[in-house]
Amino acid sequence: MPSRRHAIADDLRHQISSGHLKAGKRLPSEAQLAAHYTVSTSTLRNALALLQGEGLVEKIHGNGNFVRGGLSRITYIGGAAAPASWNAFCAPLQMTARTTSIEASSHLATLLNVPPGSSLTEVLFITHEGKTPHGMAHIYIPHDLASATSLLPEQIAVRLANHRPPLSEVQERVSARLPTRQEATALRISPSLAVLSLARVTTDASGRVVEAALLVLPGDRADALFTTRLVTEERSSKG
Amino acid sequence: MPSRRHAIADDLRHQISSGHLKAGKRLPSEAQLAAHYTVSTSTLRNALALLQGEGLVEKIHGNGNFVRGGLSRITYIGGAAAPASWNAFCAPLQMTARTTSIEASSHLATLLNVPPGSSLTEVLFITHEGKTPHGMAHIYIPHDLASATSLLPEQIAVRLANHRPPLSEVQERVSARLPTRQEATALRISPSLAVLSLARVTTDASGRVVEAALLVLPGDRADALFTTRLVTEERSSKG
DNA sequence: GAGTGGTCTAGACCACGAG
DNA sequence: TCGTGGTCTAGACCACTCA
Repeated sequence: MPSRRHAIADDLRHQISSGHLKAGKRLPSEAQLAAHYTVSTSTLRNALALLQGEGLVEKIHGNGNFVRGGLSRITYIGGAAAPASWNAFCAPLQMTARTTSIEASSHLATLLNVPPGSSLTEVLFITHEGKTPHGMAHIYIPHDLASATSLLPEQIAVRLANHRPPLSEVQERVSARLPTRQEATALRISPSLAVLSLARVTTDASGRVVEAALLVLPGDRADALFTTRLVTEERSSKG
Repeated sequence: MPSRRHAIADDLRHQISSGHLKAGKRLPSEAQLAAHYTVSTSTLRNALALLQGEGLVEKIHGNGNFVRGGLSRITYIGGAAAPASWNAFCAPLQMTARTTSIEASSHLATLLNVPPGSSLTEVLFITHEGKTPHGMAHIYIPHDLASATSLLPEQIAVRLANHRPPLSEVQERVSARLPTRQEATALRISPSLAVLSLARVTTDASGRVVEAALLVLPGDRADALFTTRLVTEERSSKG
């Protein structure tokens, strides 16, 4: 038994995929659509919510519902490249950054394995493709490893690459959840659209955490790729 | 300006975390809660939807809303252990499995790098903790590498470990999305709760894909962990 | 200011689950 | 059967965007 909203969502989905509704175009207003399908506005909004959850439609308050499309996929590359992996995450994109000094909350203290209240440098990045936000990153670095001046990701990567005890391990924890209200606003996505959340901790040979990064990527167009080469019995140093 | 539903959700969330509402207990009916907060049932339901999205509350149609809790977290271990990594994913859990023979659809053909229409063996697992489903896995193996008889994950792992050209690479693609209606039903989660979706492709030294696995894990209690040891002398110049 | 989406209401009717 | 949640309605009022 397909409910009313699913039937409407299916119809609109077809119109989008068949090209009757083109990417970037504004849909008729919700009132007009509700009249066209002879449903109440609430029902129609529920139908649109399904399409938002799939990332097919973007709502803009006070303006309209727009067909999304043509957005390039974001692929976060995990693993060896990770500490410097601003690769696809911020490759051809604009970016805004903000650097502040904070004290470690208990959560951050655990993550970075430092005493609560330690001085940390926090860097917040938001990367954009055109006007569309593509991702958010909070980076935390022990204060003595970061200058107080503003840090760009390339600078962080260089610092890490030249770190005295060489880096030894990168641990990445990936989870799926709904965005917080702030994240939904910052990424301009619907609160009902899942985000991919990555927590990356980089450790040097002495066991010290030199960087923790919390990344949030919109689920409709982002994924993370991890490639593992399996060593047989022969030690191959090929990269 | 917190909206009404957020205020209600916050209040209920507090009551849950503070122990006034205990795990497994049924909440008052939606009508009673609506009366208590002096809001309409729709608004109250919206508040509950927020908690469902966080995995704090489980709705059961015709029965009530229940506080979830005490569910153990699922950690999928990626990387080297992956091909055999039924570790935590199905470790102390019950499991149901179903094996069928299918022909490769275009999507699967791409994933497995075989001609469309090739014979594949499909294995569907659902793992449970008690009555609660914990994860779904679709595994696809070229038909000539799998016997037609039913396969359990341990058997698959053994087969892969003894594969003639040794395994050389595991590639895992992780994404976050909302579940399909079938997935939501099978995992007994709300359609508004994000799932973690993993596509794992295992390749042997000859470049042949020997296994593809599509895993779906509930976002509220699952995450994936990837640990990468960095080789010292090798310094990747840039991303 | 005109038009858009956002929130909320009060209530009807349907579908499911347990006794 | 009865109480639960699920879907939907018709409409009020608020908040935002853009001309």
